[in-house]
Amino acid sequence: MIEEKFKLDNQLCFRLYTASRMITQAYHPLLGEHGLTYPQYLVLLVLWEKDAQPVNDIAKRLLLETNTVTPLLKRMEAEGILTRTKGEKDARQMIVKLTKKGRDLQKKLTDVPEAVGSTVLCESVTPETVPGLFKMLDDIINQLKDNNKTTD
Amino acid sequence: MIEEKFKLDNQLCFRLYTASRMITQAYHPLLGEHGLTYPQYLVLLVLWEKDAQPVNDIAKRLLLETNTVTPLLKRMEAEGILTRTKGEKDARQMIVKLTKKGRDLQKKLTDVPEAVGSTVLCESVTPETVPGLFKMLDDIINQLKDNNKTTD
DNA sequence: TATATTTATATCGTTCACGATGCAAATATA
DNA sequence: TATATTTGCATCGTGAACGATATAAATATA
Repeated sequence: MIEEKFKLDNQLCFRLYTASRMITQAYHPLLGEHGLTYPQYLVLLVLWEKDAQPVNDIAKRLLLETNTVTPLLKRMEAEGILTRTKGEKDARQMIVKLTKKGRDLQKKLTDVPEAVGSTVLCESVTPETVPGLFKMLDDIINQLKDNNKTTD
Repeated sequence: MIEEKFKLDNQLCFRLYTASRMITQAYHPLLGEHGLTYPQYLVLLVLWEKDAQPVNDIAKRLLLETNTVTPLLKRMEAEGILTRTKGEKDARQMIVKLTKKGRDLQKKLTDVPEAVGSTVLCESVTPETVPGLFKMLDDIINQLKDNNKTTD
């Protein structure tokens, strides 16, 4: 007899992992139309909020490592979405700036948040319950963010 | 001025994506000790529940495609955790069976669910609130599972 | 029964994630 | 100021994810 703790249906992580993949898949056709992947879209969200950031700031904002972000940015640079230029004050930094194409993508993607948002709404996930869900996910993220650093 | 809908802090998907990655990272040192990755651990959970399943059943259970699962299973086969043998009734199927090593891993990993579970518990995520979180994630998954099929 | 379709799995190419490592610029310390 | 340390970024290798495509076996249809 399988123990309760090993049952797939009792795993929080499997649910998060699956839900994350499913929403990313929901973004896929909408972003793919404009030659973007979901992680690239996240980079755009960061740069639309604040343009001209060093790689490290972008990575920190997305809670990713630079070894994930650097190749991502290079691909986006190759697509003409952004530029990467050596920092003037600090020559180690690479400052990432949106091109006109990168800025213009915001208008083109204006319907995306709504479209994905509407597919997620259901019985238990409503404008009333989403803040509670956000709180739980934020708490998990903050808890583990610190924990993974100290125990690895 | 950036619109609310494009703010990173308003994105459900980014939270799910990050929370998923963070929990996977929490599993990493515990599983790595036994030469396992998190997706491989998921395969073990499936096979511990029911051994000797065709590739397709495992993939369906994990909501993954066979082109993700096949290489994963091959790596696990190379590690001696499981065997893959042609089905007798249906020669198209590959039946996946645990080896003794694969079965024995359950005892070795006995403390893992507890260890990870305890790192996740926090103010808003408690034994009382987890069922509600499960319900929301399950609803999102089910909603998108169907939606991604019909609209892609 | 011959042919078409479906099903189960595998192969290939691209893009993440991420640990490990390397390197040059900046900063701290001797 | 010379040396050590830290910081910012990049490179490399491995293992997922996943779209597209291929192939063989099973099933349905003509």
